[in-house]
Amino acid sequence: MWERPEPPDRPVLAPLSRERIVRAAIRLADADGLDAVSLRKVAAALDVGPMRLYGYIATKEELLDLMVDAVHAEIRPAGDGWRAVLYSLAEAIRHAAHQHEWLADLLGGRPQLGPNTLASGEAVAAGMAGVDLDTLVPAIAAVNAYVIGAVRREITERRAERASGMDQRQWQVAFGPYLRRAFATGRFPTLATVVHEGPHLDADDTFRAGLDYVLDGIGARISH
Amino acid sequence: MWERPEPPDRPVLAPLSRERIVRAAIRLADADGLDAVSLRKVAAALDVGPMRLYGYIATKEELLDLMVDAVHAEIRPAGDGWRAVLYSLAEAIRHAAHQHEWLADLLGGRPQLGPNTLASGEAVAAGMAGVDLDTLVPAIAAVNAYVIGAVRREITERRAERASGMDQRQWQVAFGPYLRRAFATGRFPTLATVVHEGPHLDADDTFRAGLDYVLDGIGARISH
DNA sequence: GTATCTGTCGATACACTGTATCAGTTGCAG
DNA sequence: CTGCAACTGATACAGTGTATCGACAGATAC
Repeated sequence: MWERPEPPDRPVLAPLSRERIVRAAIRLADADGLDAVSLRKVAAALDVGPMRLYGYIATKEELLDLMVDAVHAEIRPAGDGWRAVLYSLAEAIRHAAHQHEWLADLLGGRPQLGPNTLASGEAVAAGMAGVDLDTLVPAIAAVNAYVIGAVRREITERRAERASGMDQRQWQVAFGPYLRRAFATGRFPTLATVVHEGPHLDADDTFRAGLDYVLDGIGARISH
Repeated sequence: MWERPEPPDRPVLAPLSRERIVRAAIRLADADGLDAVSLRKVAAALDVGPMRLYGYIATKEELLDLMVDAVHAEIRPAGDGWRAVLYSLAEAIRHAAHQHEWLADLLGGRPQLGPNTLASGEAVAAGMAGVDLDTLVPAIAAVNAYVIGAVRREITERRAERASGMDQRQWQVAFGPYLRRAFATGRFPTLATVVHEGPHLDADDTFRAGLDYVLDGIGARISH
């Protein structure tokens, strides 16, 4: 016994919570993308063994769900009238995806029923009071679908641009030759003229133009 | 020399090609989902060592890109007039996603510039001849975005239903208690009435309702 | 016909993943 | 003070994508 040393000052085992875990995971994902979120890395960021996390989450997918729901805390659409509310919803989701690009990879990929997600759904539904339910339900679904797809593509494009040099149109240098060759085959004549002569909208304009289409269509139904 | 055996009948080394690899990968993904697509499994399906594939693809992501482009071979929108073409595009993508559910996980997640994808783009652009380019470009983008999001959510729902028992509304049994408790807190009053009293559209109706909104919005701009 | 070169192939290895298992320690109930 | 139950975290496992590199095939040069 005299030889046996006292137990080393056990590091004050870090107090854990679902929230702390999720925050750490989000920090990692913001910094280095979704691939950087592994249970081991999250645990390491919290000075904890990997298996410790399983007391708080059952599986990695659950952690991802929690991350998505956490971000939904900042998605609180507001405004007067159905159109303003839906517009606000769309912009809020897009804004969140700009700050957390990994959100684009997760949106729509799993059923979302967390409290924050429900709360933003509640805000939308409440803000659209007065609209006929038979119109409201598919309208919300349509806006959600559009936003998911639009944000996904926008973030994808942003990543591609970033990957091929910092410059915004460096992208054209990377894929330009390939596309030029593809167009030179003559198999895509219409596409070629569209690309050459069509408008070059930036991300903001593209997103809003599409959103306007959706809202206009909904508006036509509402005022029938 | 007499002791040295002849070389064993070397198995007629399977002729390989990008196409065969992609087909094998698609077969795996169709059967057991995207997670079942690993380079080792694809190689095994072709009776080949894993490293052999690297002569044909540089990375796994490239393989996934090739899979997406291969499916686009069947997406050839057609019809008379811009509306029919866009409708056909949307339905074709959705149809493809029904046969290859993994497509929902990949759509919009990477830049798509493969020959088949370009060809379906060409078909859309060609079918919409006559529409002003400043309207056409964002219109195609909007429909694409909507379809990506809508298909994603539809497939996600389908998987969730399948995971919680085969029954279509068994889902309500699985999540019902949780939702009932959530609604019982009184924090989501509007959402609760929407869920209870709102319409219960099936997947087809939901998809088409949203698509109609988008197309109506585009139509308003075109005929302005 | 022999020797050298070239390129392809695939066994092995590496770093990493999510998660099951379970011995051992801890703190608590009696 | 003892016995128990819960929790922790080291270890292990099966799997991943891909780098490396020895060995062997076919082509080329003499």
